[in-house]
Amino acid sequence: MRIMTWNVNSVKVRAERLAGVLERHEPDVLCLQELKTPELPAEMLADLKDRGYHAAVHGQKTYNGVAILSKAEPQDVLVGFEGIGFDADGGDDPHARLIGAVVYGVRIYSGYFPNGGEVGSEKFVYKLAWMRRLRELLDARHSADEPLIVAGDVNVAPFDGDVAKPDRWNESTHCVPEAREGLQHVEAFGLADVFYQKHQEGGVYSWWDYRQLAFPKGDGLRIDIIYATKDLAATCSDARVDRDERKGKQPSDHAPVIADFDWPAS
DNA sequence: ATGGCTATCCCTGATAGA
Repeated sequence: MRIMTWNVNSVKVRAERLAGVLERHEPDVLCLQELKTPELPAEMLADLKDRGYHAAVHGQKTYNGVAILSKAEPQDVLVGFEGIGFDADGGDDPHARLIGAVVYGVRIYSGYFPNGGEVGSEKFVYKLAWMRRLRELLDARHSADEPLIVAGDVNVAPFDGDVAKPDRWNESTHCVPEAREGLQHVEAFGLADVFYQKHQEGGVYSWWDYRQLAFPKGDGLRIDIIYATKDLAATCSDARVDRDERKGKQPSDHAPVIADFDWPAS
């Protein structure tokens, strides 16, 4: 089974690049974030169908929006924090940041973790609360013994080695200890960062700011992650970043992350 | 060239991103 995650930063603008990514990598599952639209366009859905992909979508106008594309039909689709609620009143997350589905017998979540704005801001409080709530969702719905994947833009660079220019970023909402601890708490459900398993030396990134020539200057962060429960993670044969996807005309600011598992996609 | 932000909408300015 090949699974990918990619923050497309507007799925409409990235329609041609999406087709290219599917052709180049032929993933069994592709988790998308930042659709920035309530639904996938009809012509995109038709194209996906022609390519043999189903889509489970939790979209939103302008902001956020997540999806799971899969060669097998997604089963038991879960949208947002449905069933357990997000806030104290039991209401759901006002942002479309999470969708889950079972594919090939694996429970898969595509997540777009909150950015967090400035450290200490209301958005930062929401970011930390969101990660805590995600852990509670995993505890409520799942066991670390089952095959499960959480993939997406986690908006946290877990380690110093995931930051090209630490002096520029260490005080940011992606790197401060509170943010890293929040992500570690999600991981402590029983997940393994499958890219990190293969590349603990660091120095590989998945996001580069559009501004200030960040990409050609190599000023990147690794904030797009594929987590798997331990037994499933142990079957991961390869994990990589498609850095080339960040090049050329009208790229997303994120590159796709790919992981291969010795797990039957049938 | 890997290139000087980008995408969206209440669209010519504000908001959000990370």
